[in-house]
Amino acid sequence: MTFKERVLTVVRTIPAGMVMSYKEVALEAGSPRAYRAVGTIMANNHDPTVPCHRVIASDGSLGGYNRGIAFKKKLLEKEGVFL
DNA sequence: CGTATGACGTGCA
DNA sequence: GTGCACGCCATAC
Repeated sequence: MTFKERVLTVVRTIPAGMVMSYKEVALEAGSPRAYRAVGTIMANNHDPTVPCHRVIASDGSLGGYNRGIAFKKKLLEKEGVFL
């Protein structure tokens, strides 16, 4: 089990309507200081089985999204996430 | 093994 | 409140 596998697993545990920051995901993954690596992993491994759109920046910013930040924002709104 | 990259985070002007 | 610079960890080459 590599770090990115743990990160993907953690993101999969995020329920609909809930969002976690990259730092929170890294924390749950076991490396609180690896939020940078989390972003790198997501950017290169956006698995469709992982609701990566529920992962946002710690300051509330949407961060980014491979398929387009607009699509990510739309998904969050549909799930009931406060923007 | 060393360098470069990346959807970040925090501090300071 | 906004913008810039530095630090951070894991992965790829």
